[in-house]
Amino acid sequence: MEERYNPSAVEPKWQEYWNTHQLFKVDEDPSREKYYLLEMFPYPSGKIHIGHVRNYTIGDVVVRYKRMKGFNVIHPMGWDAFGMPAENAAIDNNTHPAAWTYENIRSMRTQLKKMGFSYDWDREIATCRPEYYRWEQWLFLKMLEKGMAYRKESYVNWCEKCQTVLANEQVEQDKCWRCSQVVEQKKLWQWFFKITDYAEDLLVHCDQLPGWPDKVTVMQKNWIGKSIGAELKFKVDGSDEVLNVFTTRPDTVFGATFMCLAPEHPLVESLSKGTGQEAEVAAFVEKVSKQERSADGIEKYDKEGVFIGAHCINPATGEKIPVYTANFVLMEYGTGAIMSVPAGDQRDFDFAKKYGLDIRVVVQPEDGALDPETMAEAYAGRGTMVNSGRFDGMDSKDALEAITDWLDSQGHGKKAVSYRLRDWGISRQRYWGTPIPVIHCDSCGVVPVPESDLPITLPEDANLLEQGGSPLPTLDYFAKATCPACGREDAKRDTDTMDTFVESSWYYLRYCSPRCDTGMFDPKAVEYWAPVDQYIGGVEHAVLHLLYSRYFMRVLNTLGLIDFKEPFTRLLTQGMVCKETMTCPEHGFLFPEQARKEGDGFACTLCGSEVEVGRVIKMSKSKKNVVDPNELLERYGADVTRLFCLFAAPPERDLEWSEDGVEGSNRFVNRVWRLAATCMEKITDVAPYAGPAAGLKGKDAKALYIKANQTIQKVSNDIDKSFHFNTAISAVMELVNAMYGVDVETADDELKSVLIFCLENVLLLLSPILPHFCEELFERMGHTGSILEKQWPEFREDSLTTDEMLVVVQVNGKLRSKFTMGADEDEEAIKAAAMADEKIMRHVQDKPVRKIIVIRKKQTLVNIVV
RNA sequence: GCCGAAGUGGUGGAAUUGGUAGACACGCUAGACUUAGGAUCUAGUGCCGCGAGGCGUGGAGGUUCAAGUCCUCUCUUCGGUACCA
Repeated sequence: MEERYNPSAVEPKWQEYWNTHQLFKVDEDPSREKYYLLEMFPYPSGKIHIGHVRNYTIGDVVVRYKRMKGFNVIHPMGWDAFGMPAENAAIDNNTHPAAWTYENIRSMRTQLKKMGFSYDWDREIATCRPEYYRWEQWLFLKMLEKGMAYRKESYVNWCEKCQTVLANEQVEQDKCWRCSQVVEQKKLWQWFFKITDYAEDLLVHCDQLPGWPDKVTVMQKNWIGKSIGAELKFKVDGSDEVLNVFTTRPDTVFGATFMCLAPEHPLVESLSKGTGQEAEVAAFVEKVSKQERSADGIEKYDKEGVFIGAHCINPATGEKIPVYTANFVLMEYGTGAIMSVPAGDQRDFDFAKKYGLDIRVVVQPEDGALDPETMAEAYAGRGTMVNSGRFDGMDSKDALEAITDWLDSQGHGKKAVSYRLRDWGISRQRYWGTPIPVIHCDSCGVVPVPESDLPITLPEDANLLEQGGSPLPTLDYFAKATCPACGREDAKRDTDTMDTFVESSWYYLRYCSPRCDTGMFDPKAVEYWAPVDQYIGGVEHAVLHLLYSRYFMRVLNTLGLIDFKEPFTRLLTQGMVCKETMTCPEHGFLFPEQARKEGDGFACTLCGSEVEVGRVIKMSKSKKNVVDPNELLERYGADVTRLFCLFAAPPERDLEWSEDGVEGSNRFVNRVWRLAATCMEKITDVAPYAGPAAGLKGKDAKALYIKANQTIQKVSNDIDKSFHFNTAISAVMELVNAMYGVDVETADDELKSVLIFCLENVLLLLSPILPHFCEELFERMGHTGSILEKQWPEFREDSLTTDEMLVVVQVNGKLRSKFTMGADEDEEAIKAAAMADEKIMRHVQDKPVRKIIVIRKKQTLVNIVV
């Protein structure tokens, strides 16, 4: 037998074997229990990187384990193929997004195959294919029909110089990334999905996802952000108009001394008309329209506003209060208007100080009295009501309800719920995406494309505009259309495409019947396979992708297409693989291989400039801090690479990439190889031992046998329950180390039969992690067929413990001594033995013993308190 | 800013429900075998101390017979923040 494991011979051999025997191909089989494991599909950015390898290795191990446990496992792979990087690459490399994408898919598929991942490649999909996105267009039409999709005006980042819309990622410090022009906000008509209709349902079911990490459901709950309060009506003074405000603190309504409207609020213009404030208001609205209008964006600007010249009536006090428009009020939240209580809200307080507005304290904290003249900041806590008419003296907590009820009885408002979640804007002014299937007609307005005209195919030969703009509006053969309703020939096709999150919100259903051409999926296939039993992917998707997917399943459920609502039963959020960025002053971000070591730092291989080493952040193609696994693959093979990725850290943990330690994985693999070689050479005609540990006479044989059973238990648990492959691997390493402790030359037949038992189990336990390697050794040991078709090993309940126990003795909580004794000794005997221990006697001396605590768990612990 | 995580030797990490801190590796040191070593094997390796012993899980307090683990405060780093995917 060769001295070392030779991956370049063994790995292709088994990949070929799996392929020709179609071992990963699956079909519906109602007689077997199904298991759907899915890793988040990759964006075809060019090459797979170590982060992908980590993600897919984790999934592959579980898949192979579940298969050996007898499940009918579906494990598909595909490509999230639409998106912005293809457009950028097309501009940079003078190619076409489609050509670039398909080429990337080809090379990444080859890499994945070399890793030995057990995908059913017959189910592969790419979201940029018309066969896929036609069903997305179909669903869009259904949603439009049901009112789940609608159009409204909304802001985008706009570069005037490039005449193009910019993604947030393309805005660097408020400037365009291509030309450094200051980015503006531009209002466009865009399509939205009404995800807010499902806010409550999405929220409630967060608590019914036991297979999800709490951190993810917590983030989703906070994202949805339900708040309970009241919607109050403020009459405009001298007008029939009413301003509705949502507040979570109706108890403070007596302290509302002014009101603020979002600059986009429809009443801002009309109320200011003819008041003398008109021009100032218009100028302010214009100014704010250039600012970023999002919850995050508004933090960047000083809080400011202008009086709009109108007053409204505080429904609680009957007083006239001034109405302002302010840049920190967003139209998207609540009603776009807020009642301002400067004594109770810091932003209102700052605003009141700035513009000299009244501050009235309505909630007094228990300790000391607030005085509007002297208070330095708002008090948002609870307390006793003051200056609140009949509610004075009441606890603010009780007043919240009482004041709401009172205002309700007067017709001034009612209890209300508000969510932070906003509707999902899906229009993108981009080329490389799914065309939105509607036509705009001057006579008929927005007209849906007839179903029979689907798919609306994206022209794949269009050239990107130099500044990154979409060519679709310029292509007459695409953009010009005949109105399906009235036949007018000068209608225009919608030239926006959909957000790529739309594709990734339902692809896992498509895998169930990837070639289905009668619908999004074959209902029978989805009934058998869906939902996904185990989903695995980066924690960075905790909110958006996972929430959109949950929303989409609710939409399909409402449309009667599926009978479930939650797409992913169990979720594993994998930590990110991180690496420092490298930036060259000439060439921007550099790939690691474009920087060479020079002195203490790095130099650019393109121009020799000194490279700035940046922070350690998640690997991403746009930052170029990605590690190509090819070098590892060539040097060590797929199995060692897989082992190393798993052994480096538990899956949920972030990992700063370093190849230190890969030698250790390689060493271990060869250690097992040599161990197998020795056993095969020296042990012949001995069957593996299969009885209870008690049936073994030799002490070494018994100890090794127990160790093996413990290892089977630990590895099974680690894979199945916690996905802690790093500890599963170290457990096998321990067993292998113990096997190395046996001298095969002098071993008797009993010990040899235990050794063979150990070896076979080591290979079975490692086979999900090192599939090629274990197949090869298993075959050499004389087994036929694939190890994949073998049963996962079971441990013997009666062979897990030895008859000796370790006793650990502490004095005042500090470890002082340890010894072993018979496992069945009683507590008194343990105490006596501890007190009789020489080291313990030295520490106790003649101090009085107050207490002796004996704990019998994993090990036995005695704590003597003196 | 807001939401969510993470922090343990020189390094990656281990440690059910509070119960031997540092498993398993990497690296390093010494030795063996070898023409050679980026092969293999053996031994050692948290820090301070000659030693008895003391100190140690980002920092500061606290609860407990006992705290990496629980509580309070705090620092740093990472992820998300709705048009990167």
